[in-house]
Amino acid sequence: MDKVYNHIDNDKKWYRYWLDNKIFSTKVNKNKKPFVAILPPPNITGTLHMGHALNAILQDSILRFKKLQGYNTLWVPGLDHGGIATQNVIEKNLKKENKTIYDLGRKKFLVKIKEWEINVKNQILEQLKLLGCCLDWDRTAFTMDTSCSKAVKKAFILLYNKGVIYRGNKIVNWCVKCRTALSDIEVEYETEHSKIWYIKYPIYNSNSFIVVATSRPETLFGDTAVAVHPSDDRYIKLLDQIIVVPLVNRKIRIIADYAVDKIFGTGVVKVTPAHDPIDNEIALRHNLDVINVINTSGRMSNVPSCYSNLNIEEARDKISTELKKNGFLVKVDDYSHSVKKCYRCSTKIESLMSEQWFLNVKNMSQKAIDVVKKTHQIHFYPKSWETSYISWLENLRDWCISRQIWWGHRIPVYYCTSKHLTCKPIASFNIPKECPYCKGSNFVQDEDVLDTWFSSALWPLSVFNWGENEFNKDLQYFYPTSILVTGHEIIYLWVARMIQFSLEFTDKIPYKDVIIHGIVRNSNGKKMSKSLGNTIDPRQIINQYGTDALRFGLMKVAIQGRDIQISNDVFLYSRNFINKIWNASRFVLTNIKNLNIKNSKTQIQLGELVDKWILVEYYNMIKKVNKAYQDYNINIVTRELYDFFWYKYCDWYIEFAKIRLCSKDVEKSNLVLLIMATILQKTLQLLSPIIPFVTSELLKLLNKVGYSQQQININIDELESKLIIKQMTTIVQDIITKIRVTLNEMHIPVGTNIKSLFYSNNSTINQNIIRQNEHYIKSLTQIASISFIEKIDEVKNAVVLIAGGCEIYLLIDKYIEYNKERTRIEKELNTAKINLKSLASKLHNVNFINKAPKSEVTKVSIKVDNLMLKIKKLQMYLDVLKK
RNA sequence: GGGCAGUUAGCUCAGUGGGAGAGUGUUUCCCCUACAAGGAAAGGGUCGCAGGUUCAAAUCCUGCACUGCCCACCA
Repeated sequence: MDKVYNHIDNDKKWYRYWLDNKIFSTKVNKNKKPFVAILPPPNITGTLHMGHALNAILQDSILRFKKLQGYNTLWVPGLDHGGIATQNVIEKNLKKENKTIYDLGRKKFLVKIKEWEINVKNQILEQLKLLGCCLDWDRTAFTMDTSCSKAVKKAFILLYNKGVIYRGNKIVNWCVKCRTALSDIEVEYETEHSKIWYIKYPIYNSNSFIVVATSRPETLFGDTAVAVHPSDDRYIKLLDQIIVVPLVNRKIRIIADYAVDKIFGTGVVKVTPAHDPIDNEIALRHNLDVINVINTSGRMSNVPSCYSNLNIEEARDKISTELKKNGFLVKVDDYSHSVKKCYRCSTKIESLMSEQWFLNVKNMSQKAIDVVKKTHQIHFYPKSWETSYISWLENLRDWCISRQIWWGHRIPVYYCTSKHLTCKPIASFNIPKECPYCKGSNFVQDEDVLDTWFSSALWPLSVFNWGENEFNKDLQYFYPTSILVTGHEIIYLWVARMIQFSLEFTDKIPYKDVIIHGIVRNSNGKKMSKSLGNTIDPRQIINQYGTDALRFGLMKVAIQGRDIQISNDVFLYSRNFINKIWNASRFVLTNIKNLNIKNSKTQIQLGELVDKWILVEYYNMIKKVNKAYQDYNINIVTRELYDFFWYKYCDWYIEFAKIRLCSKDVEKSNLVLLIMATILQKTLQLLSPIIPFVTSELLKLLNKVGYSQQQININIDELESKLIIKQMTTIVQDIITKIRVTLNEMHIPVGTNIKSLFYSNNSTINQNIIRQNEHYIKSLTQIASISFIEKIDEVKNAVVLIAGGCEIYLLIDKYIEYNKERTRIEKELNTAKINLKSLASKLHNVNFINKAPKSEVTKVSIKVDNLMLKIKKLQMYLDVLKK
């Protein structure tokens, strides 16, 4: 075995082994319970970054753990076509060649995007393999696959025929760069420092005027009213008066509406129904005209010719100048407000009227709320996200599902070309043969594609072929799935919609537990994202430190639901830990050949305090780790395993073992070996879901030296039942008896919290005794949380009966002993003129006395919580010294 | 405006009522047969601020400040 763990060869070797042996492929097995996850399909916009890696590794660890627990685990891989996002990437690339997608045309463009798709897909799949993901590759899916396409069409047709999908001319968010409509959640807000214009609107047939404050003067051509608050005394007398829009002299009315804020600006709003959602609502309430003045290119249209075709900024400047020139402008103030931006290209969003497809989500939302809020079929981890999820669903408007782009699922709607008045659009899997209204036979398909999130919402269904056959075996067995692991950024975009669709189409929830992890940020705290171009490629870390180190590091910092900042330290930390594991195993493996397993049963009785201690710690660690896995707190798993393995197992148990293995008592050294190997093996198993590569190799080597799975299991049981349950409980019972006697002597009633004794004014307690023991009790409170006894549950139960005094009594005993021992040993060392510091580091050197440095003995500082072991260690130095 | 996180060592962060911690960096010593990717130590902290509850608060409560995120509004 190498001195340093070689991750590069080992990673490759094991993943190949898993692939060759089809370890990850899962079939329906009615005798086993399934545990299923579906990989949130990464967009094919580019390769995977740390955020994806975190997401994938979390799932991988959970699934591998569930597999250890005996579940029939399935993890379905897949990719998302990414709609606008991917189209944007291609457009950007084309721009480098000075081309646009329109130069190519729809067909050639789709060919181009297909090339891109294949290239990126392969890279992403390779990356997932590099990360060690236990994905069932035979099931790899893509959101543009036929099975997915069938699901999309099926869902659309069902919803269309139900009447919840409809086509309408409504105000939508329009990205002038992507040239498509967007849904409400695809819009981001950004603060912009701008101006606010105060404009005079003359009252018709009068010399007076009303002043309107607006941040968008260019839309005044589209004004069809001016609104005030119904209870605004300043303006209420003007209600229903006619006023004149400046520059165009159109006559409009003053209306009253509760949407107006009296305090804001002048308390008067110009109403532009075509270009503002709120104004649009006002218009609906008051039956106002709608005048479009901005077109889909973001330019002025339907306006006086000198403004026509100007972009927004140009129009704004010109109007500002004109208003000033004509005396309509009162003032212009600085003003900052938030503006809508496209979530994919950050271009300013225009609100405008457009003919689009919408989905009425009211019914679905209610069901999706109920499964979380009322029936608790779905749980969020952490739970705090449930509130946001519910409140979002409660305030949902209809979902605009059509997009004016080329990359995506074409809307399965056909129009009869005869354009007969009675003809209606037909939703259908294929081109209809005959129009049911006019018997015509020529059709054109709707040009638009569906929002990419429409197919995403169907993802858990489409990967199990719901579109083709909703009663297939896979769907019956694997669905609903077990967990969904994702970042909080897509709870609304994706999670909520999957739940809505799943309930709509199957009456089942799509998954039981939603595990939300944080967003990975770089060291500046900025979000890592492909569009920002500040991503770290996990491949770089894998090369440097290995996959296991990447995995362990990410798991360590991934606290449920909290954003994380990545720094190199954490990978270094992990790499070192893995090397530590490697070397500790190396030590065990080289010694274990001497183990004589046949006699193990008798040996167990020979355990010393160290053995009992490590077994208690070990037993306790297993419990904590299992619980943490169960709660999906993987960061706690890593912490517990790290602390146990390094600080307890390596620093203490193995260090002791070195000396004890020299013992001529074969029985005793056999016991040490047995315990050492048992703990190692079980710890490796618990680590294996997180760092599968190194642990697989080490477990294999352990098996090779004859330390097989079956023997281990028996031995673990033996050790746990005999040592922990029997020996430890007898020890503990002794202590408890002792405490009871002592408490009795002190006239302290059983059930009192001994920690509070000194401070409380409890009159039933003999204060004299307390005072006599003041020093005693005070020192107890100082060292109250020693790990030795406190961490055994059996003991804890017993402790609870007599309240908090138990562990303290034990400690005081040892504390006094410790102080005595320490003084004695320090004295002896002092006379021997040995430098204890260097001594400590020379523990294993038989000849160290000859090499002992000349320097004076320095103060020995010892942590209290390890004091028992420290004493032992010091005693050992002494023993060696005396020889 | 509403909601949710966070504020602990130089840096990155753990820590759910009693001992202030880890990694990293700094300083000192050590290649001793598992590990120098290691070991033994040292230094470094009014645990954001102010109140409150408690014998006891980094931890629970209230308020405030700052940072970040989400939602709504922004004429």
